[in-house]
Amino acid sequence: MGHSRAEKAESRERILAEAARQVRRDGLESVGVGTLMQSVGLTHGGFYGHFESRSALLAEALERALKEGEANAKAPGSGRAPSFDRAVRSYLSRTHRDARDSGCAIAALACDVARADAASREVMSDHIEGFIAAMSKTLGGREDAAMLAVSAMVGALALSRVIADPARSDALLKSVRDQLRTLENPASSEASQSG
Amino acid sequence: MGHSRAEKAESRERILAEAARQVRRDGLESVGVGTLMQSVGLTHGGFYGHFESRSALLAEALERALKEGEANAKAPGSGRAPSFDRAVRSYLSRTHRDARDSGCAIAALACDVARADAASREVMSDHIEGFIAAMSKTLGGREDAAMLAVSAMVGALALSRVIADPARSDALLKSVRDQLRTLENPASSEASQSG
DNA sequence: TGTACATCAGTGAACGCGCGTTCACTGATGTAC
DNA sequence: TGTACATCAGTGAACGCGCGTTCACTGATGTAC
Repeated sequence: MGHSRAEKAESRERILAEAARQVRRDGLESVGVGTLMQSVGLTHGGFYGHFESRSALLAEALERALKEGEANAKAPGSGRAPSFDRAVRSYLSRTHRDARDSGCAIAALACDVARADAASREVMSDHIEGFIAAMSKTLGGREDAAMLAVSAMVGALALSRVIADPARSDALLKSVRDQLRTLENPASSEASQSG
Repeated sequence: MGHSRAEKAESRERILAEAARQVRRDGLESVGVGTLMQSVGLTHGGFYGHFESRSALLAEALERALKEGEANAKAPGSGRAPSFDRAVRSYLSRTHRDARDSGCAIAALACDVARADAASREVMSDHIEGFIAAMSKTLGGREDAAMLAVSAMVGALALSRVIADPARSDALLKSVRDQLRTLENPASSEASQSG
């Protein structure tokens, strides 16, 4: 209800943050102007004082969601770039699986963006490449291993969110976690973990 | 325009098949009754002679899409169960990437179904388990290896459909393909392919 | 410091539009005699 | 085989509803004197 300029900036920020959350929770197309504004404590009419259109908001919200998801992936390790092992463990955790609205936007929205316009695809492409590059760094520059790791991480997280049986979902996360870890030391064994 | 009973069954079949395609191409929520009937050569009013409601159709279309995607994965090998190597090669091919509307529905719709109702999640869960079981068989029963393979396949395919640069998209497919192949013979080396 | 005015963040009614759904109707199909 | 009638697949106008967007308005903020 504030009317000052500072409060307007805060409103815009709250709208965008909420949109970035809703986008990851319910999909790109699910965000509606009315409910979005309501969930931020404003009325729908005010929306157009902040954004040119719904689709302009969606473009910004996608970027925001991607950046937030990335920040969350880096934060747990306190330092800027966590180790490979730490990154895998935190990415393929039950916590991450159950926190769709604050987690990795690549895993949450890859299917949607695959069908979206070129601009959205490019925005997400950059983040995918960033993710691969970051993992590659933790693997001594082995980009191929990083591509496999990123694919398996994104895939396993997405699948774990579909699988209805919680025990099986947990099992998938654990299995992929354990096997990816062996990527870090290519010398060590590979065929000796099961269950 | 036919009016016989046999033609009614054909109409229903055409509606469902088209819906299964649209669902994979544009997402679960994108299918509209009007455009769907139009693309099948009928008018929207007739829809309710075939399905109780739009959401009843969507449930059937999801199942159909999952079954078709599975059938397509098995068909290329002519025999019923292709080898691990063949399955990986065909799944992570450019052809598959570019044929969203006839390819694997798990990769096309995992994000959407993760947000859908419990019934949809269970339907897709069964197909994920079936996929894991099939791959496990080709790997001598190593379920862990199958889980990693399926996660990486689904993830890589989904990511390859996002990545805007065709060369990079191809490179991701190839890299994951090559590395997964080493899963088949755990004895053989693992750290010697790049590019 | 206090008053008068302009600005502008947010409100809420109204709009056009597309969508899912309904329903009276049409005319071909299939059946009974 | 031919005629008369019932059935029913498909048509298209109409409906209610929700959504994105617009706009005249309100009242707090910020500014000029």
